[in-house]
Amino acid sequence: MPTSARRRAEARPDVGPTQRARTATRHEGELTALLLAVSSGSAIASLTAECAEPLARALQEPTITCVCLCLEHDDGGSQLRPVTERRSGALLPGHAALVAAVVGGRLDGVTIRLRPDGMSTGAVSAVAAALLAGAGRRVCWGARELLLFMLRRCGVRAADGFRCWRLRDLTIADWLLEPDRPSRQFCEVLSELGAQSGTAARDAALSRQEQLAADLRQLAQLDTAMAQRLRTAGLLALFELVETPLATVLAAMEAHGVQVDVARLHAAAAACQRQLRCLEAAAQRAAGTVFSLSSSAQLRRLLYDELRLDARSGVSVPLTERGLKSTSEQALQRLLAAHPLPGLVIQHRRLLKFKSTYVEGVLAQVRGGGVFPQWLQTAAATGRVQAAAPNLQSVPKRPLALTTDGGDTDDRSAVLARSPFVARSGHTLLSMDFCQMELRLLAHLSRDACLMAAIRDAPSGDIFRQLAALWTGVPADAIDDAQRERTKRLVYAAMYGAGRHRLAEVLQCEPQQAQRALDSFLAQCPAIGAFSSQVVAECRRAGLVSSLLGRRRRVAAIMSSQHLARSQAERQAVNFVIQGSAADLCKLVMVAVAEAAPNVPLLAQLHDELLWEVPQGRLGEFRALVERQVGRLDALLAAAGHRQPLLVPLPVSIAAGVCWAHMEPLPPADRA
DNA sequence: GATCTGACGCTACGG
DNA sequence: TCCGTAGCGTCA
Repeated sequence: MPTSARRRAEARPDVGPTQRARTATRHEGELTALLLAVSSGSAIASLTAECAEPLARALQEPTITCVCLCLEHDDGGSQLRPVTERRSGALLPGHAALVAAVVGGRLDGVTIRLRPDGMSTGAVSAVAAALLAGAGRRVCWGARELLLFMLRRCGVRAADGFRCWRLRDLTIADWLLEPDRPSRQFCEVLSELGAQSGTAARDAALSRQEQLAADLRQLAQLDTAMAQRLRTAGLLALFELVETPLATVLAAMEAHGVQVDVARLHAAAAACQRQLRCLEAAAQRAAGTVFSLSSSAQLRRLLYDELRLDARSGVSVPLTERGLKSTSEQALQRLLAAHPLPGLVIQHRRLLKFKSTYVEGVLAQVRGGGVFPQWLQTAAATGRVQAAAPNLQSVPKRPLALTTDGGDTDDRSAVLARSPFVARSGHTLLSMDFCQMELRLLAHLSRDACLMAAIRDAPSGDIFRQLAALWTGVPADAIDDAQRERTKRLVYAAMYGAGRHRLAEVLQCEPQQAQRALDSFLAQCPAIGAFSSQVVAECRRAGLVSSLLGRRRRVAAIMSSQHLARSQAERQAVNFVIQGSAADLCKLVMVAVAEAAPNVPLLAQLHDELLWEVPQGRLGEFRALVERQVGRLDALLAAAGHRQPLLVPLPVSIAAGVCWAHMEPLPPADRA
């Protein structure tokens, strides 16, 4: 049937029953022919439009136990056996086709290739949807790429998938087992399991097609082995109930992208360029020589060898890791009084970073009026999601602070890095922020009475002011912003085991004073110290630490005889428990909201903050939905295997706006 | 002589 | 001698 006629037939729901039966019978015949052609088991059947319908039906048969999926690259390699080595910066091969191997049922042993080009979109999406959801496990190696191919090329919709796709990505399983290890190839993991088939001689005798079909079968076996390992490690629920559905949420996020105001970016680039030239000229005048402002080596020579600013003004500057005098902002701050140059360098650096990363860096990634950041699930050992190209998680929240001259006021948009990111027309951005998530988790995990009291007495969320009040004996509303900020820094630094020198730096005071503050903090909240010791002791015993949902990280250096390595490992261990648990909670909410409101796209995850794009008429309704899901966090935790309810509330703040730089808090729903 | 690469220093983000 | 990241520019 010609494609156009076929599309017409599909679009007409009122075809008579007799005709439908006749067509179906003919198609079943075509499927049978296809299956016969590949009955040898090692061949791959290229799917034709005629087979699509019966195949999609056959894939729903309950006797199917497993479908293994993988992308075939256009260079002949595949996700399971890449041909070109992946190096940073190198172009990845394109994707040519989806290949699926079926285990069990009538299609047992069959391997099918789906090429979306040259087939009607209806046929492609029907098969693709059936491949993603149906009876039996769905297993793959690299869900992100696979799902993006499905979403972008095969016409499947993420909204249909949040509740029913469960693509078991074994790269995620491998990462969960060993989150610090660099990601591995399929073949490496396979050979670790002692896969018998891995003999090079036999592999070499196989054609590429046969190899791919064989690899897909190995994938099914690997899934069984990995599931066993995950179960033993207590990671199976996290894998199946959190990370697996999350992969779909992240892929949908990447496919959807974020709209960008390109004109605003261009204007900002020009404004930055002008300002940079001024700073450069001023710096060269001040230095009395021509040099590259962005070269730390040149700057080091100039500041410390030629101008000798540190020696002349009698200040000591911090050293770099390799023992050279640093030119970091912290070092330059100390030289401000001695010479105009350091101040100019600071301004120049800030502006250059802003322009190259957040203006031109973003501009270079714009495709069709938007950016499509990658959301990487297995990049961080703590379980956090990571973003790249562009990294929306590092776009500054605060305006760029330039103190040189007044600057014209219409350059103001140029200094807000989030202002080019906007909602699509007819939509509004809605953000949800957990309030002091890690601090509250520390309170929960340590059950520290002092911390929990501060949280209980600060329902508005300003715990740091409350804590400062508690310690000083001054009423909370008499604590000024500086004191609050000091408390916040003290708490976070102390939480993760900062020494008195580091803390002195953070608080900008003398080490002795820092030590006193630290001692008094730990004395007020003794359970925090006890919690840290308990984490460290448990880590020494088991060699690893775990988060709320059982996410784990091995910390080998905890047993090191070297004090430096060991104490670093101890801090890492404590940090992981809290950061990893925070990641667990945020992921739970991401998945729950996606399942409850599949048609509202999530745009970004900024660790403790989520950003959605909501149709304007649905703002109130969606906001209530988000709050409802956050409100049932205990139930979500329980469903994922953590029975104990949280001992502290986890409030969120919600804001909305058309532009990411200008989000206005939404008043609580009951007053809206 | 023009690229390419990895290590380094620095600055953003999140807690 | 708080933790975890991405990304840019320089330099050998």
